[in-house]
Amino acid sequence: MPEVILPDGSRRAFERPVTVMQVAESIGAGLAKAALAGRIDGRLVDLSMPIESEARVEIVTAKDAEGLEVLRHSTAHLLAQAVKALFPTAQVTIGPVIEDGFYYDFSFQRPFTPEDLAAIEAKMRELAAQALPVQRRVLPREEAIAFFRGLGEEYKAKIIEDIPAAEPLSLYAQGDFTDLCRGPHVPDTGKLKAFKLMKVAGAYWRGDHRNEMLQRIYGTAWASQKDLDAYLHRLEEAEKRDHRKIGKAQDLFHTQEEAPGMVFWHPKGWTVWQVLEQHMRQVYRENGYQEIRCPQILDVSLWKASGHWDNFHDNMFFTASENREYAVKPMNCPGHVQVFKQHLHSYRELPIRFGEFGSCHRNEPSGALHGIMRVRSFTQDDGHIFCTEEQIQDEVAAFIKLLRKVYADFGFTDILYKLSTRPEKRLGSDEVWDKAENALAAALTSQDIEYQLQPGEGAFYGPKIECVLRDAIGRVWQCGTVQVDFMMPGRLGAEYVAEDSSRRTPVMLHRAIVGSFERFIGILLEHYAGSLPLWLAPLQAVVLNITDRQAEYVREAALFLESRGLRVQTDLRNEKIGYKIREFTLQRVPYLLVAGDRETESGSLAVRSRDGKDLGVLSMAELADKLAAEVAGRV
RNA sequence: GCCCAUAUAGCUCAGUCGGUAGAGCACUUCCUUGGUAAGGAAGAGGUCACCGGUUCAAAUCCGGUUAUGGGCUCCA
Repeated sequence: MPEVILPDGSRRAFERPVTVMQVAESIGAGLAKAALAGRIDGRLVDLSMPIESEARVEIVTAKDAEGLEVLRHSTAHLLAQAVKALFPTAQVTIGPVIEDGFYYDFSFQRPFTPEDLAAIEAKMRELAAQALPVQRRVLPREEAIAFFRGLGEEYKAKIIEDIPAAEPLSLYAQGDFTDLCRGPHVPDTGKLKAFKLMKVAGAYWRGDHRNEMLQRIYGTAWASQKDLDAYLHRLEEAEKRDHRKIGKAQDLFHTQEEAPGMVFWHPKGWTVWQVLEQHMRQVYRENGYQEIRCPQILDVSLWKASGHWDNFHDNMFFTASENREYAVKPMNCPGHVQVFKQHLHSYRELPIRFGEFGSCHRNEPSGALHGIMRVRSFTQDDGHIFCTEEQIQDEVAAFIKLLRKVYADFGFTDILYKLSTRPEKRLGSDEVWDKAENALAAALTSQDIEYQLQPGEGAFYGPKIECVLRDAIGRVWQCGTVQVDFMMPGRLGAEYVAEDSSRRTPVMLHRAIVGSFERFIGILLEHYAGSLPLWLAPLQAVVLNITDRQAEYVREAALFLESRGLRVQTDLRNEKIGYKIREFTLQRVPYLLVAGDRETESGSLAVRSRDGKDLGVLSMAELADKLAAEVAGRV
């Protein structure tokens, strides 16, 4: 007879086999009502799953992360049921749970419209209100294939054919709709209340661009209406900090039709860029890098030698002149190798570190472009370290340490690391790969860093570490990277003289911290929602007069602050002070400095911050010191 | 590159049934010289993304192109 052990360690004995639901009922009516699924000995199951012997049992509700997933998965089924009810000729494919929601892909003769979406959502609510029981059954493979073929669901039949023969096939039915699914699911559709369909999009069958384009419907589902509303509110807030909006509102940059994927930087945006670049230049200088600069276009022969011509020809820009064909550089490394090759280097000189603010052009597919985050013309803080195999670990460890410091300077402290190891198609011996992967892993471990392993995700020329930062609203951005390259130095003929006077090929480490300036500035704008910290703010303070009487004093004050290294502007327009305050607050200028007759007389300024705080009246010198200290502190 | 949507004044957006274009903000001029998130008045400003078609007539309907947005694929 079953005896269940609950999470608190208590035991309950039953006289005959019970379902998970009955266990929940035995604990309390409230729990039974909230129950969505269960766990038997840690395995997620339906509430209808019988328990026949001793087992650890947990009741899963929407408060449980997995419970929420069950809820979302069941909502995806509800969506499919509604689509089949309204559009019987649509075929179902897959409908997985994703972050914050779910999607379902359909094969249908035409795209779904926003009106369709509204109708489908209404149908879903109708079906949910009916509280249709969701029932699981298991079918033998051939029967399942025949079942879906009989329904005209060719995609489902194909999916089953790809499932390993040993696995049992479970089907879930609700009303007249049946779907192949591993489950588990909620006991009835009445549990599905807080959901919303978000958008329609095209998506390739099995994620392969050579396949048919399916119609994907995205939706979101939550434990309660309150959670759903909070999620929608979060989306609105995220939209407000969109770097494209901020870039326009603060007059930082623009793009236009004649240069798709390329950025026109306006004075204020370029100021941010310059601050960023000067900071990174100092990072180079203080950490053993020599800054260099290489040509923007190079003869195609070099790109054929490097392998880029073969691998990335379609994504490169070319230009020809006087019988010579050039490629606009898509990467900086071949250039750096040329600089390395200008001397015969001794092993004693290694590691040699070159850094460049390298402008690259890549002809990205039109659909990949996104604001200034994904562009065709971008600038990397690109560094290449030429070293021996033995030096990899120390160099990588030093790089990671540096990267963390730089990210902290910009206000990012939550960093994730991913180690990508040898792919199937690769160059170099297993022995060399062992060495390189171990060196990368050891470098991370030496910095007490936990990392995620991505087997097979490395580049064909070597393994890499990807550094991903998390922003203020929890989104993640991959910026930094360090990659081991066994291939390019050899292909381009770089070598050094070893201790035994033999010629050896150095290892090259590719590394970047901010990644691309364009993208990083976009990330900063979104992270800070446009309120860049003082040291990065393009305009750090404005000095405002109240009447014309203070005009001369305002000019003097601005000159004084400028002489102390601050980026300051005056606003002497014939407008009321409230008008000016509003305008520069919306522009997110960190400090608004007001001079009326009182301040003019005492040689001071009334200080207000962009978040509306009154910081009192300070003498000009006090103010300059305060701002200088804040700039130096960076945050 | 693929699917869908969008493109109107410097910006944000209206524009009904096809009948020849509108608001707010910004801008210019004038009045106003004021104490911390929009003072008042007047004025100027548009080849309705581009190319073609249908029509007596196109911002509006149709086709194409380009760009942008949301996805998919890609991201050395």
